[in-house]
Amino acid sequence: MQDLYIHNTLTGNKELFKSIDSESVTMYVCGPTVYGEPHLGHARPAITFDVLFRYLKHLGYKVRYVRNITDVGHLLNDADEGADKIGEKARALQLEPMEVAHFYTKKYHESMHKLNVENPSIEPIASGHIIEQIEMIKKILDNGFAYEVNGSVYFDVIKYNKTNNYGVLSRRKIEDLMDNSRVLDGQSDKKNAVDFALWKKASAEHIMRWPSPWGDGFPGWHLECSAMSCKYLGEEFDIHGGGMDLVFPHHEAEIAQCCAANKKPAAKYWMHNNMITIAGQKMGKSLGNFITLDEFFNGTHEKLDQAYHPMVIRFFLLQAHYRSTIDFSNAALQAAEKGLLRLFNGINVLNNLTSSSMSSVDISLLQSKCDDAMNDDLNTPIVLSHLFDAVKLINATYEGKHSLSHSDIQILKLLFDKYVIGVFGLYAIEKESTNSEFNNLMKLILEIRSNVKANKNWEMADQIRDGLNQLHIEIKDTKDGSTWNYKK
RNA sequence: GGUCGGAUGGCCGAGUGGCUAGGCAGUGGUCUGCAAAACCAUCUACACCGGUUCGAAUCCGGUUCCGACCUCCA
Repeated sequence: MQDLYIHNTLTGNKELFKSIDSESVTMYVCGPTVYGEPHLGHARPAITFDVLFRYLKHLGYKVRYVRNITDVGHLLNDADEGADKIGEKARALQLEPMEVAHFYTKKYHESMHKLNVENPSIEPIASGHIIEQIEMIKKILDNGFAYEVNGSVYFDVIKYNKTNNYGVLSRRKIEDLMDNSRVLDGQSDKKNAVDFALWKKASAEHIMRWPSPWGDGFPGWHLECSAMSCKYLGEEFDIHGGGMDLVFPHHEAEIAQCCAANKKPAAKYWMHNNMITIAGQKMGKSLGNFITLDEFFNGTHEKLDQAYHPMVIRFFLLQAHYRSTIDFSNAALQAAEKGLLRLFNGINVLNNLTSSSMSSVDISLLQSKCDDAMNDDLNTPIVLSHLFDAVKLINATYEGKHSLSHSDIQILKLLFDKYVIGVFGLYAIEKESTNSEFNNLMKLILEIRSNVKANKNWEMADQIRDGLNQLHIEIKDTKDGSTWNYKK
């Protein structure tokens, strides 16, 4: 097994990855709250950890990957009177909360499928694990790290911090947190502003509610991930992932809950992908500047010059390291689109390359260079740079400037297959129509034009080309005949 | 305000002390009836001011600017 190094937020360092069980890996990633359209921000963790999931399997691990769906409404704000997001949406649309959750879960799945994100091994749903969450609260209460007030249960952060470190993950000091926490005008039942809810009493109007030992209510903001990761991966597992915005308070609270209940901080390695920005500013629901994935796929947002294929989005994200912010723009996405086409064109050329008796270039280090980059905290942009170097070499070989032996060609094919298809999960953008009648028609037109060209009737040939151009169909004359594409 | 991160060529984006990724755009060329596409070649960098060093985009100090978290967020 190769040595894989990953950045661990818990220690702030790049560390050699060693799974608890030498043959398998357990991984939990925070999934979406399903009360809105999936957007570009959802694509980043999904793709980052999809690549990790695929890579770990490539390395030979058996991987159990859990990614949750949150369909329990979290409160809009910290005040006791708050409403939950799914409940609000349901009320606005006059639907059952479950209708809202189900609708957006389906949308999320459709978008993930288009992005070629593999299904996780288990995709648990928060509302299906109320019992587990209640049991966990009981444990935390029994261990003395929570208290009940008026039908709600709160985590006692101050008490917890006396024997544990609240702030291990986000490197915050509890004194700073207390200084900076909002004062809630006496609305809260909490002993301290830094405490957080494990169970909230449901007000009369609150639609999403479940019975509990403390009365009708709903689970707190951070509890579901602790309960579900524990249920499916155990009290200790290997990797916990999510967006950087979840480090505090969400993941910090998870660690506190798990330590309070099980005396174990859940995961060994905490990994966080960075945010996507638009014009340098974070894209987020609260900022109202997010673009949904459907809008990208269809080109229907005012900020978009064109539609972008899901593979372009995927490739665009892989061109940046997952821990860097990545700035969205049409120019950047169009550059990614062309780069992706170049990459697959290279694969196409490779598959049609004629082998020579021996190679004029040394490709022996290429594989290890890619592996090294990948093992260095999943440096996908570096892997891509090596693959583009290989594309250059492949094209030069096609032009006759280099030669490649049969075995070297096989090595290259395996390399591209492994990384581009297997680990990065990319596939070629199919630009031709799936309508076979139309394809046959186009074939006929191109045949006629090719006859016209053979007779050197350039005027007619150009007329056909220009006419098709007006219909947004682009003709390319190559050595081996003409092909067509839809124009963007 | 507190904590943390960033500033790389026209754009995106790697890179932690010398060998100066990669993609896109630009420019020149090959190919082509022409064009497009494709391919090849190639220019432009390391926010600012000091310091350490034989040598710094990379280390240290300071300055400016930007962002993230501290409230739901991927």
